[in-house]
Amino acid sequence: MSTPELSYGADERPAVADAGLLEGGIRSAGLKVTAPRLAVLRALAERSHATADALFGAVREELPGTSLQAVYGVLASFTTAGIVRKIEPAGSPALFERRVGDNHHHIVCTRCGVVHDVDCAVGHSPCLTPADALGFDVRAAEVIYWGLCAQCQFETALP
Amino acid sequence: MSTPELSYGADERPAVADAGLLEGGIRSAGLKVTAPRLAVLRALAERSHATADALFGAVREELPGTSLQAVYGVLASFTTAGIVRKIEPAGSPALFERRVGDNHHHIVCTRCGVVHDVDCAVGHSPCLTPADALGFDVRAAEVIYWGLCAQCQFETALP
DNA sequence: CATTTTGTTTTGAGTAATTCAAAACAATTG
DNA sequence: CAATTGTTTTGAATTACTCAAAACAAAATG
Repeated sequence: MSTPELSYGADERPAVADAGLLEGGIRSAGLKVTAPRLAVLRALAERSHATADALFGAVREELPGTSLQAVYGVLASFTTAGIVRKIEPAGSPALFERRVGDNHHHIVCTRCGVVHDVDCAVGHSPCLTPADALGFDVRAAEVIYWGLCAQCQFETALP
Repeated sequence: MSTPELSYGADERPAVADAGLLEGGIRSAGLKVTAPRLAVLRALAERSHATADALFGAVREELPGTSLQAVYGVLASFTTAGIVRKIEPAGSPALFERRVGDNHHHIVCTRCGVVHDVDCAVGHSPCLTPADALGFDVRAAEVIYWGLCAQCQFETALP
């Protein structure tokens, strides 16, 4: 294995997400730019909410030698660095998303598990201040709406 | 309440939570009254938020033969029957609580993990309607506040 | 009160998602 | 380009939980 350039190769730059942008994002988060990191970020660019396992599946198509643990490691570093957000809805493996820094929430279908982003309800910071914070220094409020997506409403209404 | 005694024995009635009340709660949920169920409910009466494992620890002091799987089974039946609520904060095993039916929320310390109940902000049903439900039939909204509890604020402020 | 039915618990095994640790390796720094 | 620092691979372990069959107990029934 003698690849002088970054192992993804300068000439196999993806059409989808620009390598330079991805690279810049990683670098400016203070992280080293590596092939697995680029591959994970690229896979994440194509999915709004993905599990580590789904990303692993996508990544190994592009970079076959990548291990699942590497994907976990990449996601942990991205999450810590703040360029990826991790959500953990009850009953689901963790999901990762690129949309960060805007305090948005999620709506999850209890039947099929599909997840969508929802903006903060009622104008500004709804529920962001609990009735009584009990002395806590509150840093974040996480809201998950649970319900049936349109498709599942339709399917469960069938004879 | 002169209950005919059950397998736990009339003379080992707990001082803490009245056996008759616990029994009535289980029975009126449409479930059979068994010693493991009483023990779990009693353990839960003494803890506002407990993991299955913590309950198992408490239960086996009172009823040593009880298996962990039984505790999971009991909790699943209670949760389904609606007499216990299950919450699953990110990074923690599931927690169970007796307070049900009032749509309250939780505040969790990111440092020590302590959990407290918080009432619904802004009157009733706050945040229960997302900005855009995206066609979902929303059934529940779950809010978790994350922050540092008073004790952890104090401890992290030390030299 | 004995019996049957139904539901629960035990026992034992299995799984999914994630984490840990050491060695090999690759990206950036000097 | 060598040194340093950080990342990934490899392999194993762990946590929290679920599944299934057999044994058992509570409630319903005669």
